[in-house]
Amino acid sequence: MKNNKETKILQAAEKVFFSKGFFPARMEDIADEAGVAKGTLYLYFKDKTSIYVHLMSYRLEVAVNVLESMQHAKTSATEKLEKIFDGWAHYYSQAKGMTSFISIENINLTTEIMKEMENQIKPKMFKFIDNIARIIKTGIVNHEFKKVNPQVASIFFLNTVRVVQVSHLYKINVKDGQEMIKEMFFNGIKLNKKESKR
Amino acid sequence: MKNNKETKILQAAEKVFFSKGFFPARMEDIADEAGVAKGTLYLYFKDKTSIYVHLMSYRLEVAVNVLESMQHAKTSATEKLEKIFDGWAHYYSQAKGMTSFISIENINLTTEIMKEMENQIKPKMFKFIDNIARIIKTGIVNHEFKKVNPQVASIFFLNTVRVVQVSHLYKINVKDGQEMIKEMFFNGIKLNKKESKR
Amino acid sequence: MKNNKETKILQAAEKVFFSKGFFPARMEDIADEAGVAKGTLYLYFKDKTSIYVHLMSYRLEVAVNVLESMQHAKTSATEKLEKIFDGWAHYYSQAKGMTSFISIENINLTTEIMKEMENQIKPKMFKFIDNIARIIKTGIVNHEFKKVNPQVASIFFLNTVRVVQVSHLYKINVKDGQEMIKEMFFNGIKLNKKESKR
Amino acid sequence: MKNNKETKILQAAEKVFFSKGFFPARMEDIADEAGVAKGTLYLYFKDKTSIYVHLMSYRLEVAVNVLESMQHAKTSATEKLEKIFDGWAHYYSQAKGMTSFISIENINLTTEIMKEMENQIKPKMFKFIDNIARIIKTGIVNHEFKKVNPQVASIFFLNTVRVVQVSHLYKINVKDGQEMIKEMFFNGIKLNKKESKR
DNA sequence: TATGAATGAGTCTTCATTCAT
DNA sequence: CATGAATGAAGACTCATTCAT
Repeated sequence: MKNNKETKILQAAEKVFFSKGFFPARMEDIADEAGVAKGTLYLYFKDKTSIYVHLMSYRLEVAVNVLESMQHAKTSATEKLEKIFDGWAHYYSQAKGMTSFISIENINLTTEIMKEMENQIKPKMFKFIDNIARIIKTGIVNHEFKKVNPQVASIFFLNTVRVVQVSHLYKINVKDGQEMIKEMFFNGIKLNKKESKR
Repeated sequence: MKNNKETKILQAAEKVFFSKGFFPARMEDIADEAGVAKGTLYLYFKDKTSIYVHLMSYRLEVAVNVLESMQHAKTSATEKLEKIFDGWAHYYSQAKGMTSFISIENINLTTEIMKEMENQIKPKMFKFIDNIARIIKTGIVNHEFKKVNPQVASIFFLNTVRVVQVSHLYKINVKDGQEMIKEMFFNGIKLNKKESKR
Repeated sequence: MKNNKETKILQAAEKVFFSKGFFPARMEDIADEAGVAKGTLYLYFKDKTSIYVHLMSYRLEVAVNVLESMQHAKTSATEKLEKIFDGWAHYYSQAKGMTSFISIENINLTTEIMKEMENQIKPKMFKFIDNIARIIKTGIVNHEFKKVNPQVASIFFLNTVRVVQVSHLYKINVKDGQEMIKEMFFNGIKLNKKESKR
Repeated sequence: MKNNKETKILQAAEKVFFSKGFFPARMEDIADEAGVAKGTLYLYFKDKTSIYVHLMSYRLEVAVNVLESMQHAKTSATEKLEKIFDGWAHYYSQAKGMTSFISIENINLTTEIMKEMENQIKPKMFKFIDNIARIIKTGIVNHEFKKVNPQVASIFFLNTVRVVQVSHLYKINVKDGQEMIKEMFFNGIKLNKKESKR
């Protein structure tokens, strides 16, 4: 994000898209939030969709960067995933209005306007997923994880983060809930015969 | 669904909402799909939101009915969840356009228009989740499952179903993917020390 | 009004047009009020405008009949006008919603739809006014009234009736108000020099 | 009327509402007449009703201002009322399409949409009527007028202005008609016994 | 005749986008 | 670069009218 105003707009857009969702969000809302005029938005972005796409891109890039910087850490795969999990859960927790802003299913929007988005976002989403998958793969190699399909497990992992947020709606204690959910992700819900004898 | 035309409209709406999502879906699209005039929609439903709400309600009711009819089956909790999982995964697989039509996060839409929806859908969603939770509770009692929070596990379970759909986008072999995902749900991804020696 | 159902519809229409006015009144309102189906209205009247026109016509005819039957009464012109005044004031008093249903200015509606109405109603309105004018003329001949233009005085008279209704809005005591207004009509508001010495 | 475009819109609206009436007037008509795009109307006014209300308000305010500026003139009450009468009769004469745009009975519209209007317009209407009533009161004090109820007389006066307009429909010579009508208002139509001996 | 479900033309209103300043 | 007034395409919704039963 070279430009300062561009950043301001993206931040405003993030806030607005978070609280209203893509369609109900109006360009004027974003402009107001950014403290610029409506017309200014069009100096930095082609259209509404473009803002959304750039925002997604930016967030995914940041996420990918974080993931890549973690790859070489000496922590275990489990620890890495836990750290990612906590970070994302925190990020999601701000998104009161719209669950899963950068969420996997947005990838699938097929509206006329959205099609172009797909081309921009999908590849980054895949890259993002692949980065998680790489950690999982390492975990498998290191005998931390079972021999699961890393990509499927990656998607599974990302979806799990969303459970935290949805759980909020149930007024489940956040900290506890989050730990429970992580636990379920790593260990499943099935009672291991051996465990049962503990 | 007493009325035949009402059914036709709801089916058309389901198709349209599935493929476009709520906002981009136009009343005319639904009318065309249903083979009726625009005005006819308003003979059966108050407005666009109402169609959506009724559709959600209907699907949730069906789902809850299915769940309730399963409660007394003699199958294990695991078998029950697997069956539900497969059923839902199949249903979702039709929803090419919009992931998670009846999905937990829709609960959280806060648009002006959506507020009334919340009152209609949220309770049914909760009922739905509670039905899953009851199965999980049985599973805990029967020593099939760990002592997890049944509601959190229920939400976790429902989210897992969505993973199947998202995986499609990765062109992952459906049957395989689905089984993998179920396996992950029940057993987690963590390698059990004892297992590792198998 | 030959037909019984036609009468029922016209009565219903009168009530509805009275309370809502022409444009906001819906055909369904009239049908409901008449206790018939919407389609039935079209068996008796060409369209909404037609109902209105027939209603106006009917009321004007009744009014003209009343006036004509009064022409030969031996009462003074003043007494006649007073009687008419009271009768109309009473009729108007029912029209809470729409002032002056059969009112002189409706004659002037120029909406596309209304044009045909003009041809039907205007002549009757004129006939109605002429009947009042004739009474006034008699009054002039009998030295009850000044040598005013009878038609202008007729219109003036009709408008005066409306003052009663408008006065209601001022919470002016109806009986008193009505008498005051009549008094003003007949005697004006100017203090006669001779009178002042009484 | 600060804004220039707002003025243009109100003027256009006045013309359109005059010629068509409130309901048949389309927003597009007003936009076309004002030489702006439909959307522009909504930059200055909330909705169609709002335009109408503002227009009424504006006209009533102008009228009240005129009346208030006249209060302290040294002319007699009769002269004042005549001047007002002539002014209004002139204004009305432009309103070919809709009689009595700012007319007392509009006060009574009860349509759903109109309710808010009532709150805005009614008080101003009352103020307007009270201003006329004040002149009449002065006339009574000065022994120009009889001891009539000033408010009733005020309403009576305003309605009288409308008679001029309606008389046009009778192709009555305007100037003459107007004088006749004023004469009738001030002196009534009843022949004074003393007068009769003239 | 009577019905009322169905139609679709007609309107208001919103909002992304443009462009003169 | 920035503005925000202006635009007009698009879409939800209403309701007079029709017509199969």
